[in-house]
Amino acid sequence: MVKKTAKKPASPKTPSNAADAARKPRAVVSRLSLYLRELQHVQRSGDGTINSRLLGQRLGITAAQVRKDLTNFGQFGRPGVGYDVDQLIPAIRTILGTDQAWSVALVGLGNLGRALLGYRGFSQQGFRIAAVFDADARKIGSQAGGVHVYSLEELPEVARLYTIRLGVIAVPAEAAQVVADRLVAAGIMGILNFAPVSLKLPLGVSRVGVDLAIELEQLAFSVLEDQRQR
Amino acid sequence: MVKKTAKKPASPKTPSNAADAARKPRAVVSRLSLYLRELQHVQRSGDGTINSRLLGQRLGITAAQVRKDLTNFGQFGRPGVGYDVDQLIPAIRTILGTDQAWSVALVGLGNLGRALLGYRGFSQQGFRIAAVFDADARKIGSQAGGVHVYSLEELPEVARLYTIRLGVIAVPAEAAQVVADRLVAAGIMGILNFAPVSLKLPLGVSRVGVDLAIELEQLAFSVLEDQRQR
DNA sequence: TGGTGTGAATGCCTTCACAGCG
DNA sequence: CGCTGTGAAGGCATTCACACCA
Repeated sequence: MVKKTAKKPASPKTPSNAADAARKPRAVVSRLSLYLRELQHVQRSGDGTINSRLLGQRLGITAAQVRKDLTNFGQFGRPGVGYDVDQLIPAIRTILGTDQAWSVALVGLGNLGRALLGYRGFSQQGFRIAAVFDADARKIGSQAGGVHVYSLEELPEVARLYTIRLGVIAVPAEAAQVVADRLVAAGIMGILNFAPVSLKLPLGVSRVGVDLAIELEQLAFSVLEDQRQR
Repeated sequence: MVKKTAKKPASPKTPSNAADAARKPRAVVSRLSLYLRELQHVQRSGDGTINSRLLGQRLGITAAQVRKDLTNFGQFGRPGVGYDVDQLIPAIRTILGTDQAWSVALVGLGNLGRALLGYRGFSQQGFRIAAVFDADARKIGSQAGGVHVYSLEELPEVARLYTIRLGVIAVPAEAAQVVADRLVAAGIMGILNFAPVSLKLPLGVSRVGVDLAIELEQLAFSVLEDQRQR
């Protein structure tokens, strides 16, 4: 299987911390998620095998890119054939960490919060919203989408109870930083933030931000750029 | 103001189409949106001026990066002082194209669609959801969030009526490609897609995709990577 | 023949470092 | 003196091209 052993280029520049054997570029990992999604579609359509050219084509990515990305994590393909779909899917899930189930805390039961709560895609990828938190006393104690709604006071306790490691912030901008601080205090390891603010978080807590207005801005810019070009 | 005139490096590599004077790297533009958002916060907090170090710090970006990004589009700063907030904000809006108002068509009035419809951030940044479309006959003809709900049949007509250039897809995965095709047929120039599929679009139509499950996957990966590291 | 894995080359983005200006 | 604007250097990421394998 042509497994190369250690590379030791005696590099004059790389400091090469003893422990960083596995850190991988951001861009690669985000494409991994795309591959996974597309492979699941391929699987549903019944094909057992796919090659890098086809997979890339479906995503607007070059074949070489697909292969490079995958070989970052191992050898998954068979020369002359391609990649076995049923085998590559779990491999990517393992890399991403979604082979295990993740319990998630959702904070904010407004329009967006409810939408997220009802979103099927989460459970399909191994995420379970284990608890909802809201500041509104009228909502606390009720059920929403089969999940109990708690007061923020109860966060530390509930987080421990369900081994919650991820938090989703779907509250107004003004409240987002306070909520983030409480999530961190409750031991959460990563935050998905939908509020249009840049959170200040301590080292060791991961973040992903989604700003819906920004996505539209980017789209508007692309449209204009596209028009200029022709 | 040290305005350099034309650069003509007689570059041996760059083909340099006569018309591409203004194409800018993706990464830069997406940071521009972040700057804009942050500047609006600064403005609200009353400061009239900010420098690259501070602005970057709030976003986890280096000062040099901030300056380089901005000088891509002009000279906005004053040496020894910084950037004038009230002046930089409209400048960035002009670059992004959000100095003009954009009419948007929202397709899909499920949980997510309703959340988007009620989202204040859109109008604050110059986007107006002018019409909603859904396949469900019971919803058609009603109002939602002050906006009329149309059948998809009416898309071409309504799009023309309101000069709609952008479309937002918030329908189930199975329906997304069909909806995209209809949006394109109706003359839409850009699509913001929330369905977990990779759309096939003709050249000249811009796209931005947001997959909520993928965002969580990325977060999960970061958390694991972070744990490995220590 | 068809397709992977992979060094090497290329191109893009980020960081450095500093001249110059207010 | 503080901070911008900017060439130059450095570091990543993507693409090329081809050896090798089924």
